[in-house]
Amino acid sequence: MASSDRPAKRSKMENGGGSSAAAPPGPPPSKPVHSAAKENPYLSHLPPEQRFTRGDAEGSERGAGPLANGRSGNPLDGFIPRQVVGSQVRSVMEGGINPFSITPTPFSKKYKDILNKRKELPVYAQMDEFYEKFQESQTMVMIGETGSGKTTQIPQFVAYSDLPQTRKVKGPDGVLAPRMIACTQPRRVAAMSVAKRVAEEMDVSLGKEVGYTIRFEDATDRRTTFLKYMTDGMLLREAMNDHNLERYSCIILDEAHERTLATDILMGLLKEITARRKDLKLIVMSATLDALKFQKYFNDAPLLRVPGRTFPVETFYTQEPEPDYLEAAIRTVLMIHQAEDPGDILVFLTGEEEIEDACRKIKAEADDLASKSPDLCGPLKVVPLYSSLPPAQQQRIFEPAPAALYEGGPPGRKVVISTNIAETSLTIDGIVYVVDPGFSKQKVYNPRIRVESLLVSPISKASAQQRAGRAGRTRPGKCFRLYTEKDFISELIEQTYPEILRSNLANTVLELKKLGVDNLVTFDYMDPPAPETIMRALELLNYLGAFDDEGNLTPLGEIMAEFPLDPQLSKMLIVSPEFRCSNEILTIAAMLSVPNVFLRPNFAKQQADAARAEFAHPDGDHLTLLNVYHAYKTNCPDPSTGSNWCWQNYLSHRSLIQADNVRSQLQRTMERFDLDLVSTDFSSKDYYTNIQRALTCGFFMQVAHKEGGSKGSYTTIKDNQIVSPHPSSCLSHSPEYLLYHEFVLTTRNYVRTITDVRLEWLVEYAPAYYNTMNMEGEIKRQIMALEQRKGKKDKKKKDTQG
DNA sequence: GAGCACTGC
Repeated sequence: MASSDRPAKRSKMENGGGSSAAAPPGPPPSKPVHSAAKENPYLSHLPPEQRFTRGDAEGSERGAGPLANGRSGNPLDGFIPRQVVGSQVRSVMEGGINPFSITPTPFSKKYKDILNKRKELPVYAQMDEFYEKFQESQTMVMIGETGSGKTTQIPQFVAYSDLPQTRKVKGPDGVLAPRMIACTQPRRVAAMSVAKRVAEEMDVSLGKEVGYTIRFEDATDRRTTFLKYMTDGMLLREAMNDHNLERYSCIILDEAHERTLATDILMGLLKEITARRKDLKLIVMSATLDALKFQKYFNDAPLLRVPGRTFPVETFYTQEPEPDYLEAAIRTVLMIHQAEDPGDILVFLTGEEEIEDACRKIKAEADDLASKSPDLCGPLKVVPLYSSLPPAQQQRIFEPAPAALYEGGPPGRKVVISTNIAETSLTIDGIVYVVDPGFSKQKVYNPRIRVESLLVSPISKASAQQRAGRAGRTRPGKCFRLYTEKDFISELIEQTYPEILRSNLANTVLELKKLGVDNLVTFDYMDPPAPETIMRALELLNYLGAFDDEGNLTPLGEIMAEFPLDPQLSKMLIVSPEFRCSNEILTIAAMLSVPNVFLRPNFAKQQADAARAEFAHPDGDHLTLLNVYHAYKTNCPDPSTGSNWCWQNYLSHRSLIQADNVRSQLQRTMERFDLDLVSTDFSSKDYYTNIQRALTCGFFMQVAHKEGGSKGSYTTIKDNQIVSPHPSSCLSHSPEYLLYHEFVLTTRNYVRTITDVRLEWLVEYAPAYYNTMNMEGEIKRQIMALEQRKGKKDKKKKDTQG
């Protein structure tokens, strides 16, 4: 839509997360700082033997369970579809002995109580229908609306049909282990919490029979886990080293309608794998009506539709388009507060700044109303919600609405002003009114200038419906859309474009190759990305040396794919031992992978800037990040007590803990490939330049050249975009060439997180890119001059030697 | 002289 009669909001564009800058409080310790985070904090609740998958132990074969009729010694026998019917399963569920526990155990009282609740779920009523479709075909599609119970129940239904824990098979690694059922989730918290719930429902222990795997945490047991919840990205990682996903007998892709990059790749991949492996079952679960598209994609797989369990939501539209959605949203909240029955309000806005602004305005207006007419208007509690908010403040959304100001007075009300985070990731009970202006920030990728940015855009119909549904979780609700019904019908697109169409695919293309996909263009994508996007990715990967000229993965590319990083970062990390700075590059890569570590609260901008200046390195922001990390490790040896120091230095403790975690993970990957962890002596004049050289090896395509005339103006190499160094940068001078980590489109074109580099390095480490054939203008002349000088020097050297 | 929508490895 965006056209004529939609409110035109100034386009705000912003690049993906990143960091910016700040003078070292003394030099960093010359001894490399290794990660102190030996203990994973996520795992502290589990005994040590449960924290990681065991790889070597021998399991014991157990007797067949009640449904495993006539299984023989043939390992494949267990995977031939058996005719399990609901009545059989229900009788086992109701029985006395838990067929899933490692040692036969009677069901607990709690199990029976939970079972009675499970029977009320809509999906339970369709168990027979599920088995019918599940058994008739290798792949099936399911639509389960909110509250249907699909995420918790379907994997259990599958478990009953196979009782795979009774059927241990020797894997490729020689370990006797059950074939697993995997259920993927787009988000970590979901994978974790659903696994916990399902372990309770099945009356087994979390991390034993039922587990979960997410980044930084594997709560599964190689010998006993048969049902595993995991993030979609994690399954994709596993597929990189096991192209057939041999450890699994059934894979359930949940929340497929969200169309995350990982889900999309998995769908294409699983379509291929199921064709090769007839014993692998696939269930694709979606919450929307878009299921027909899924069904068609999976060769007309049978479809099961399960209703949700929510309350009706009445929708209202505006008569005329709203010229200013922010103002309209504020007005609507105040109107609801004055005229509607008690019940909390949820408002969707696009970003932090807008939300804080709206909170202030609503608070002021509501306080005014309550003081002027205390008989009509109760107190209003306004709560902001967005992801960068500290967790303690995020918790405020669960606080109850305020009480009436006096006994018998009008009741109080809570209003949550949120980003899209409340659309999928967080559910707030008790919301009765939703205010939907119809916008969100969305990622867009422009392959022409190779820039990903965030743009305020109209949402889709599916998204609008999801938002409305947030009003009907506990009782009937109302949704106020701040656009006309006509616009809803004719201007909003049906579904948000899947992520694969809106992203830079450099990483994805590398992953696909590693996954064994030969032809990236003919791969069966549900929605094929623009060929130009793939070409851009191939070009980058070829220049980085990950792909050869035939488009095949090189040995370097193989290793690059193993790092959970963008290819530029993994490249610089892999070459860093050659420059004797891998300890430092590890730190920089980790710091670049987490949200900005520098805090700059509105009430203390100057103090924050002064604090950052204490860490600043004159040659650039990458080195500044290194200083910050070293200072953090020196001053906060124990992460649990570091928050005070961080706060005093205007640093985000959360980001630093995260960086430390990422650093350890990257270090483990380095060690796995025998990449040396080394540092140049800090007193050496090469200490910093070695780091800059390694940076150059990864980021030579992200370099800007100083414009001849105006001071502080740069042009990007190749794309000739005019850019300015981001004001947050601590680079103290204007070098001829600067390397940037990200290109940010906001009020102007900015390059953020920048470092001084020399043309000699660019030419030396990226000769295929920086040569006179490939470049033009000023840069070409400079390269020629450089080569001439070098030629002369070499000749002189030769002459003196000769 | 500015601003992290949201996930994931």
